[in-house]
Amino acid sequence: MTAPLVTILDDEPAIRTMLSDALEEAGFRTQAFGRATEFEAMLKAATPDVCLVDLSLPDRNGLTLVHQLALEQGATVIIISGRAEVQDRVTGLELGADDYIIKPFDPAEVVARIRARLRRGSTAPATGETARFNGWAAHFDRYVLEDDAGAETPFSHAEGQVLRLFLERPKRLISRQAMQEALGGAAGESFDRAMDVRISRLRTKLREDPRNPRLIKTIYGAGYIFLGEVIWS
Amino acid sequence: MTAPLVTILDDEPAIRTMLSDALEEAGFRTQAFGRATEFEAMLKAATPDVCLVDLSLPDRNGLTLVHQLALEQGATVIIISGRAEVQDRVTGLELGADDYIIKPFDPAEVVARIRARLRRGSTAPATGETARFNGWAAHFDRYVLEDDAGAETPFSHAEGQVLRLFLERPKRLISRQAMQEALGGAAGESFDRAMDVRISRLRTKLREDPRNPRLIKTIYGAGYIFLGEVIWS
DNA sequence: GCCCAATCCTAACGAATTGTAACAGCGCGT
DNA sequence: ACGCGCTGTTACAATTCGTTAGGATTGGGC
Repeated sequence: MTAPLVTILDDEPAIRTMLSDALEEAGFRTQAFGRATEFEAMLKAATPDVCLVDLSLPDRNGLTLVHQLALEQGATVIIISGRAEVQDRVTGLELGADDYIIKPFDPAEVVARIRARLRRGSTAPATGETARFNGWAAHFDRYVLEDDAGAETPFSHAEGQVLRLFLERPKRLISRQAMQEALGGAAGESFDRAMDVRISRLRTKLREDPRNPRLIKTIYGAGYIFLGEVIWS
Repeated sequence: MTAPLVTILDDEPAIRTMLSDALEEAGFRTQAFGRATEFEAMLKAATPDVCLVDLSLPDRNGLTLVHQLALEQGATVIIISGRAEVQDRVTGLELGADDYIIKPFDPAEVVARIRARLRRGSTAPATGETARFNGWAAHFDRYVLEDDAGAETPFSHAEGQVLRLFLERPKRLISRQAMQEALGGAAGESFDRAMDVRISRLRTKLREDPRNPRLIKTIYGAGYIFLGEVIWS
């Protein structure tokens, strides 16, 4: 029962990251593409549950692609477009799109609309993920951290956000700024220690040695890095 | 194969005629109502393929109705609303609506969106009168909760509403706002703690450990999530 | 090595949020 | 009228989590 896969096809990188961040936070798996050709290459390997498609693509007419997806693949297709005319929406929907969202949009609404589509399909509800790493198992559905002896420690929502961020990007530097944006959103400045405190609390629950943290390393002046062998299931 | 039946529920006569005209021109059968009570009387006789519902009704909280339609009847529900806030849309979709259209709208787009829904076909999530989950059986016809040893505990109507809401949407976050509105409560004011009390009483009957609830989890600042393997019969 | 400023950690505090016991009002059956 | 169960309200306890503040650590300059 893995998380549903949502693919994003948009030529603007900013939109791609905004969507994938919001969707992954909501518990979906995501893949983002900037060109239709790359996107089509992926289609041969995987079958996404939902496709988000921007109509203004550099290398293909978006509507043609939507039509193919909807009719030949039977995929759930949601158009994201800057064009606001009613006629555009009507043709998009008639060509097989399941929904039509206009830019600028709120990521929360996109998530809600995707869920509304998936609800009708047969696929199981979104959540239910577990990540295992270095003797630990993080159960994000139950908000529980389990050690190798089976003892369970609950973690809060805020701690879970940080933990999820680490587990999704292991062995990569995560800058403070990126973390702030991924979580609270409010671009707090340097006198905002909330992030430090969250990490501190998470370290305590992971029984890290303050002198020698093995999982969450601080990179002085840059950010944090999570060192763990993560397996999602 | 007769034409699909679309029902319209809106208190403004002008909107009702505009929608029915456009829909009948597009080949649908329509029935329009100005009050929720009349609408519900019709539901006992016929089963519409799509329900268009305005949220601002004179005699009922529209969202409560949407929730009943979507989950208990399995109908395809499209909300039509003058409220344009993103949060309103997210809540509406969370509560089971299939689409959310904002006034003022173009009838052609409504037709296109209805067609997009009908294309997918609508299968009801099939909820019955008994739900089994994690050693419990909830009998909604008898208002009784049965544990795995067969011992029975009665639950009240208010408790049943909350329990049903959880059992219909397991493993998904249910925001406080969504819950208040689904249960017909007035718009959630901050001094309205009735929801907390209901959940507290439900947790007691489910013999939850207050320190470590296994079925009904609180997500601080967000809402609740029900973690159970639910099977309706 | 030694000093210093920048950066980071974390205990402690407090505001916001949530849990729940106790109370009160209501409806209903007797 | 009386009792009883249901349900919302109130009041206070518990929890979460951001902020503060002081101490510890880091890295560069000497």
